[in-house]
Amino acid sequence: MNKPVLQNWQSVQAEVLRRIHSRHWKPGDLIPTETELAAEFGCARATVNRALRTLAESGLLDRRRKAGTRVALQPVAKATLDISLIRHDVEARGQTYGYQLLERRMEVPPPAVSGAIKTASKTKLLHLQALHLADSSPHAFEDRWINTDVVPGAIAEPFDVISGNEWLLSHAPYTHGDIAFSAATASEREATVLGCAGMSALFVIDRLTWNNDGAVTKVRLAFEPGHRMRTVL
Amino acid sequence: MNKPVLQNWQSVQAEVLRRIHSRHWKPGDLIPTETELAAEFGCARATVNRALRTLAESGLLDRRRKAGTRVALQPVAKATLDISLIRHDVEARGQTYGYQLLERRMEVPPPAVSGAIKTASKTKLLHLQALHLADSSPHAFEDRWINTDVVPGAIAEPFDVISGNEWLLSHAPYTHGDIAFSAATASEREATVLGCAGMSALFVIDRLTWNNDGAVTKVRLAFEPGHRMRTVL
DNA sequence: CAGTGGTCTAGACCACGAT
DNA sequence: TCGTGGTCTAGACCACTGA
Repeated sequence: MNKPVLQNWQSVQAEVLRRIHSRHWKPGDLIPTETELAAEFGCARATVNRALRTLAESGLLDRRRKAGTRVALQPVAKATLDISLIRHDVEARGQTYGYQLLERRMEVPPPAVSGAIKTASKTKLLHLQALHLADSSPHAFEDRWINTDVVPGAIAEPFDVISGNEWLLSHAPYTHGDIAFSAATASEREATVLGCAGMSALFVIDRLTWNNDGAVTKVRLAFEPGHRMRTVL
Repeated sequence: MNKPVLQNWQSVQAEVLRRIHSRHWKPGDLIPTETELAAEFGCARATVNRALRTLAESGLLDRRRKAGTRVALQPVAKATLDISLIRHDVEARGQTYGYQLLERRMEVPPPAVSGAIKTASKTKLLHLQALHLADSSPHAFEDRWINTDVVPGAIAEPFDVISGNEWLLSHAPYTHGDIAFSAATASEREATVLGCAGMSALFVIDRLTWNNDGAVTKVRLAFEPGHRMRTVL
């Protein structure tokens, strides 16, 4: 009986994963306690805890005090998307990034926007429209509203060379936000600006971010036809 | 000088977050070492480590041995998407889930599929097409190829009441996979099955999963027009 | 009530990597 | 080289929750 001593949490995690994938521990099964596993592996309980806690965070295990640790019945796949700056995305693909401001004006937003940002319906907000380019061809169309009550500094920024996202990140970082992904048919303006056919299907990201003072910005990004957002499971 | 003793990693993390958001520590700044913070907060270094490590995993801090810990210049937003079963999604919205198998046959896949699954180009695979319903109306169209070399048990499964995803989760769990999100115009078949206009923009998920024996399945999910996938930042 | 996971501590050693 | 984060240990106490 060989007892390979597992002394770091990664190897403990790998062994636990091996037992799950080999169906030695099946979905729904109760697995040994941390103390038992620590004894078996010859390591401290804290090491086992780190291994199991990480697996629980990724959805593969269900842990409850007193009830113990079970292999998840239906592992909810958690895909982590890195929402980076469009500039970084483009440059990471080896293309040259370009930016072009199309519109910049203070105006009263449509009800959908003022409702989301929760300003009085007649309050003017800073409205930006811009185009992100990859190798000189249109990559994404950005339509952004900035809450100048929360970010007064934006009024003085022309946004002609730096995008709204990059400026906001360094001048008014958000504390939290929500994001939605969807598909939409290109509007006439989007088709014109992106240089695509009128009814093309566009991948769209809508984002609304907040800091401690309130809503910072609402942005809609419509990507060129064919754009894919990838990640691993 | 009050020194509120912070004794758990969540409160240490909250204090660090407060200093970042209040711009006491600005993007790019080097923050004190774990040892210094532990002394300041009156807790063990391991507690500070857990707080800072978690923040680094979420992209808000950059940590490097010897170089120390810095506030991230451009916090890469990490959005975690829970890719759950469509059935759970539908039921979570309070709708009734339905499933309908449209096609099930062994056939030679198109080159794109055999290339991704890495089988010989003439190998037949199990091809499923199915419809997921929410409150009796079409919700998503599933087009799936299953590698019967890796999952021979699938040949005997009719898939008439249980979806490919649910069957595979309990009979051939994957160890890893990749996933891509995009937008596509509805094909004629998709428009017919989903009951939408011919050129509608559909939100599409493509997924390819593997276990230790090779590629398990390749699936494309096309959602009804207007479908959104949300999460928080 | 008692078992299990969640966390903290104080100390130790190690690995990486900036200088 | 040597400072910093990464991790392990052994022990302790606590919080939650099932029985």
